[in-house]
Amino acid sequence: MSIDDGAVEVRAQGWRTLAALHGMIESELERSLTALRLSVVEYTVLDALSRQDGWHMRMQQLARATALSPSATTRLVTRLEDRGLLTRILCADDRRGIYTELTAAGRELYLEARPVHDETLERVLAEAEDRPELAVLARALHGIPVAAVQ
Amino acid sequence: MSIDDGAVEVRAQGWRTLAALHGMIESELERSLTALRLSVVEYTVLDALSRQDGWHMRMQQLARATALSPSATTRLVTRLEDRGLLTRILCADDRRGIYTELTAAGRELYLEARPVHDETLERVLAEAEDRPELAVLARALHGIPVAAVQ
DNA sequence: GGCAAGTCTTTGCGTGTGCAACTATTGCGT
DNA sequence: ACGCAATAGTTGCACACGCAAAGACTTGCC
Repeated sequence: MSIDDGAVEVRAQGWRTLAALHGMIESELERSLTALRLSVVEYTVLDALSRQDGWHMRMQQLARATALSPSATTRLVTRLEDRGLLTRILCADDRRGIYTELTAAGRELYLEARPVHDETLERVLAEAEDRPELAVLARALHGIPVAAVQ
Repeated sequence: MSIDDGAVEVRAQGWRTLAALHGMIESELERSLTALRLSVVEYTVLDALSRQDGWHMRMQQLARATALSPSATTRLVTRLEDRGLLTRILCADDRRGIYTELTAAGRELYLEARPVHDETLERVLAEAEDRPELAVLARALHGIPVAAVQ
C-alpha cells in the first residue's frame, strides 16, 4: 500500500514478540503465586498499594494500574476485601470516590509474595534471554529507567 | 535480601512497563477489530495461518502462537470454523493431530482485517512513544529483527 | 498380538472479564 | 434552588479462559 510496508512488518513482529514474552512471564508468575492463592492482577494490586507507602488509592487508579475495566476492578477489590487483605474507605471530600487501603494482613501477604514474584521474574527473564526470538526484548527490560504507571 | 536489590527493582519496573504497554496495545487492537467481529486472538490465528502460506498448522502450534491453553485453542478454532473461516483437517500420517487451514472466506477476512490491525498498531506505538514511561520500550519494538514464535 | 506409557485433542466445571445499563454524587449554568 | 451533564462505582449478562479428567491414537516393549 505505502512505501514502508517493511517498517509495518517490523512493528508487527515486535508486537508478536512482546505478546509472546508477556504471555510467558504472566503464566509463570501465575503458577508461582498459586501457592499463596494470589493471581497476577491480585499481586499487582497489593504491589501498587504498598508502593503508595500506606496511602490510599482510588478505584480508577487501580483500574489503570492493572489495565482492567471498572467492573473487573470492583470485583477484584471485593475479592481481596472478602479475604481481609484490604479495606474500602469512603473518602469524605468526594463521596463518589472510594479509596482502598491495605490491611495488616494484606501487607503481610505482600511481603511474603514479593520474593516469590521477583525470583520467578528473574528466572523467566533469564530463560527468555536464551531464546533468540525473545532475547533482544528481554534484555531491553533490564535497563529501562521508567516510573511505574501512576 | 541480596546485594542486587536494585537490579530486581529495575526488572520489576520493566515488567510493569511491559504489562502496561501490552495492555494498551491489546485493548486498542481489540476495539479496532470489533467492527469485523474479530478478537485479537482470533486475528492472531488468521495471521499465523496465512503466514504459513496456505499450509496447515497443528492445534498445538496454534496454542503456542496464541499463548493459549489447549482447551481454549479447541474452542477458538471451533468458533472460527463455525463462521466458515477455517477448516479442520485430520491428517493421515498422525491421526492424533488435527490440522487447520484457512478457507477462502478466512483469507478474505484476513486481508480486510490486516490493514486495520496494522494501522492501529502504528498509531498506538506512536502514542506510546509520547508517554515517557513507555517510550523506551515502545521504541525498542521498532528495531527487533526476530522471527515469529513458531 | 497385546498391554503400558505417552501425546494430541476435546469436554465439564468453576471463575474472571468486558460491555451496557443503573445508582449515587458532584459541578455548572440559569 | 433547580435541573442537567459529567464522573465514580456497582450490577446483570454473556462469554472466553484454565484446570483436570476423559477420549482417541501412537509408540515401545514384552
